[in-house]
Amino acid sequence: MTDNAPRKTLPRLDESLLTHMPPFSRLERRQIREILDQASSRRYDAGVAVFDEGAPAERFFMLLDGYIRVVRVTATGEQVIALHIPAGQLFGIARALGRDTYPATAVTAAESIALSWPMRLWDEFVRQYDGFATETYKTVGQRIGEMNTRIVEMATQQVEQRVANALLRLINQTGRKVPEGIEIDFPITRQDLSELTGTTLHTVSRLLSGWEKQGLVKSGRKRIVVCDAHRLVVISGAQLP
Amino acid sequence: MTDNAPRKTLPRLDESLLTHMPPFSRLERRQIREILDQASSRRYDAGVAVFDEGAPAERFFMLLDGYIRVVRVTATGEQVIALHIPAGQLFGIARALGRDTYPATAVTAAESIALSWPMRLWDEFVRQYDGFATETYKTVGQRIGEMNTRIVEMATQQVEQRVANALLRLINQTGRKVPEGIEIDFPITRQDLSELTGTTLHTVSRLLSGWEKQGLVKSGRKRIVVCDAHRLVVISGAQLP
DNA sequence: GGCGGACTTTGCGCTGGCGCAAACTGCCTG
DNA sequence: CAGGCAGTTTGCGCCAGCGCAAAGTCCGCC
Repeated sequence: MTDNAPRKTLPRLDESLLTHMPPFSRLERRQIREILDQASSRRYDAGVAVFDEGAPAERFFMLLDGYIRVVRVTATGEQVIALHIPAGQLFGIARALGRDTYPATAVTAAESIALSWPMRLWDEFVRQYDGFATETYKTVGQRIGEMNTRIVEMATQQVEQRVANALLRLINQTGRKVPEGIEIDFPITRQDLSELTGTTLHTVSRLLSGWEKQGLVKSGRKRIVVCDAHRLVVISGAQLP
Repeated sequence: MTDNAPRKTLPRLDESLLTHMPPFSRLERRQIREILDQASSRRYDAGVAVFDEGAPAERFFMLLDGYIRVVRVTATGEQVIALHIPAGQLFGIARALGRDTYPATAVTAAESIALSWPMRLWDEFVRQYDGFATETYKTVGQRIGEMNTRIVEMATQQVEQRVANALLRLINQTGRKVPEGIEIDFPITRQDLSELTGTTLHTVSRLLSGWEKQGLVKSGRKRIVVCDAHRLVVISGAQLP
């Protein structure tokens, strides 16, 4: 395990990085070594674009640490956040969707580290590595499900319910236990939440203030802790059986 | 080419049915024959469910004729139309998304004919038939793109713009030239349009009435003709370069 | 330590579009 | 051809949530 092979960007990557990531979990150590040897690793500051909507999809990525926000920008310049990606998932996998440009912009929501490979290796990975394709399409399926849910929510729910749902989804996917409750694990502003729910930062601010008075959440600058998820579920309008 | 093999449902299917459908277009006649021999063919009346959300995904389908509406139902019973599928596309391809249940309900928007295969053949098709996987994922990619656009629209646009966009999308995908303009090729009610755009049938009705007075559209019972797509584009808020 | 910018809060007035209700119209069925 | 139903139109009143505005708060940087 000594580091005698020169690496472009970082010391030789350790196999354990990938062994527990679903797309690679069924592979042998030797295969993971091959995969890592072809990867580039890079650190990104919070709030920078990893790639831009419409750009040629030259690489695909695996997020090792941090969070990615997938963003689309409208013709009039407004932003909409399509979804958040937690560590351990592939992203920028345009090829899996039969595209050769990225369909949206990927921005880091917090400081992040990602591996990437040239897109030409995609077909090879799919062919050679057992379970890679299957797991990838599971990810795609989940994201489709999530987008679908967003559409249904936007079409049928009130703003208050949508914001509650967005918070619940965030703590489910990216929540971290803290003494007061569950905290969203990356910096998130009122503006961000409004872009997730299709409303304005003013309305989000009012809702959060209200909930804070009732002890449902605690929030500070770029920081939100959900204290009483159960009551939030009630607000979100989920049906109880 | 004589019909001497007994078929369960219909006379022996002709190869020409599939030769021009993208997922199969790169295949040899012999392969298409194999595929057809494993298919069941069935006709559906308008408005019936081909499969239901959450049901085990036992078969996948190719729509030969007609239109499919992909629908989700909320806990409170409201319907939301996720997208429309025109003839020539695969649907019910849960397996391509790593799922074993259907993620939404498929309802025929008009009288339709579809082939179907047991889902266990999916992996075989992907493995054996060149281009099948690629074309399938292109379809998935397109649908993701469409859903994404819907989310962005719902988040940023006014009802009037959303309805205009929905109409434009419909005539693009499923439009048919008629003397007065372009008609949506299947029966569609105000209610349907409202479920597509996340509003109420009342509002849709008012908008269509208004547009009809201005000569933008002509509409009757379950029938909509767009006469002046260009002005509709302006209403939809698309940016002109 | 103080300045500036980023983020947040709050008030106020207005309006788009929803809810409700009632009437109308064309199509299908018996 | 007479209902009756499914789909559509239209009017009216109301309110959730947006736009605008202004002030307050926190953080990082010089």
